[in-house]
Amino acid sequence: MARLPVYLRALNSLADAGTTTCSSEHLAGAAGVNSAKLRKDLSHLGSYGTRGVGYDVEYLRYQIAREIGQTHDWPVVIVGIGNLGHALANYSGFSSRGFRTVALLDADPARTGQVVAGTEIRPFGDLAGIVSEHGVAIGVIAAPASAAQDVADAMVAAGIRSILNFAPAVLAVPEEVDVRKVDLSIELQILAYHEQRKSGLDGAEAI
Amino acid sequence: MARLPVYLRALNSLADAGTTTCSSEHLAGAAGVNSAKLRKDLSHLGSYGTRGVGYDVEYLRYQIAREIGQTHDWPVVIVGIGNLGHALANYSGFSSRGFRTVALLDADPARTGQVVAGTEIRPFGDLAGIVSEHGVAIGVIAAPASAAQDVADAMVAAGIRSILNFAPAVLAVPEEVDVRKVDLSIELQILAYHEQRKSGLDGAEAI
DNA sequence: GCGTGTGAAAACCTTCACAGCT
DNA sequence: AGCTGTGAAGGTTTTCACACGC
Repeated sequence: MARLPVYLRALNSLADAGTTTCSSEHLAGAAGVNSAKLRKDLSHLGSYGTRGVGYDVEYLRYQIAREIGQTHDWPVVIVGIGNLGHALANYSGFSSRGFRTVALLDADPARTGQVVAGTEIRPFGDLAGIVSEHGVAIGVIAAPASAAQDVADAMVAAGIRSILNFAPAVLAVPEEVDVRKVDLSIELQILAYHEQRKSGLDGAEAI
Repeated sequence: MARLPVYLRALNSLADAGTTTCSSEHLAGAAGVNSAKLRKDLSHLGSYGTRGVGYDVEYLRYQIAREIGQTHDWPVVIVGIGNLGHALANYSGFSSRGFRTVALLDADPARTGQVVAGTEIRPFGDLAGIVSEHGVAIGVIAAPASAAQDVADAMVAAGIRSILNFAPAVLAVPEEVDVRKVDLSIELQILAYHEQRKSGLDGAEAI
């Protein structure tokens, strides 16, 4: 369920604030969802709450972390160390959530050897070796759209089965490979769409 | 509808490849969705296709661009020029899709004055002035989670009605303000969740 | 009394399948 | 013949509302 990480994050802030017990209402507020939905979601994992009382923050936190695999350390490679790859390599949210960036790769020879976030950029050709050496299961594509399919193919060939794709391209991959796409400009476009609706539509009506 | 920008991007690649007419099947393939869904979505905008023939790429492209407001130029401000803000400021996908970054703001005095992507970083306090001067309707928050709510409050006070939030925080804003959240690490966590499912779950079952 | 867990209802989204136009 | 536009079917998610346990 795609909302579990959000709940986990909300639980973490509650725990940091010293809260030890919370109601579904309270947690739902912190996570930005409605409380019935939260209870349905949690009931799907098991009965971790106490009727009349609520949820134990620490206990629930552990249960969700286990459910979504945050007890592991997931080795990750990032391919394409341009602006975005740079930002991702430095992004603390990855390391603090059980993701370890084991390698940064780039096809551009001018970039290999540079050190970013304490890791040296290596040539793209090293991918297969790194994947098998570290048991990498997740790859991040931050390369330009034109290169994205090649990168994905190489990742699949190297044995990666989960890909997070930041390139604005639709990837063709085998059935068993999971791809999630994040497109920064699409989010902005969606906002612009709503914005246009709000401020008197300019000729966009259908008759 | 959140898929229109995807269709538009697919149409652009088709146009670049010299295609002048396409079937729903063809376009759906390029956009990574199924053709019935694509036809439903497009039929919601109007009848822009021709039965027995398909869609005219250029015409449909214009219709979608108009629908989602890509005929405008949307002035945007980015607040928080750390690694991510840096990457966003340099991201070509914004400018090429009708978004013009009119200002980069950061609360840290050490950063103000630096030039990123050809734009000088200005102090956060300049926000209100910039918003009214350029008629900014969309704000991007790339600040740390702890500052996100303050930034959002200032944006709302300055008159911004649409916010793209990259900080891992739930924002409280007035009803009429639109917030979209992008959380880079949540996407990775979702992949890790599926990955764990695939490779024999480790003690995560109920009972 | 309070708040979880959960059937049942409602809303929503996707897919099917075909009538109707070119 | 071929492909769009769309009602109807099917599936999934969200919400409601309340029985049950603390």
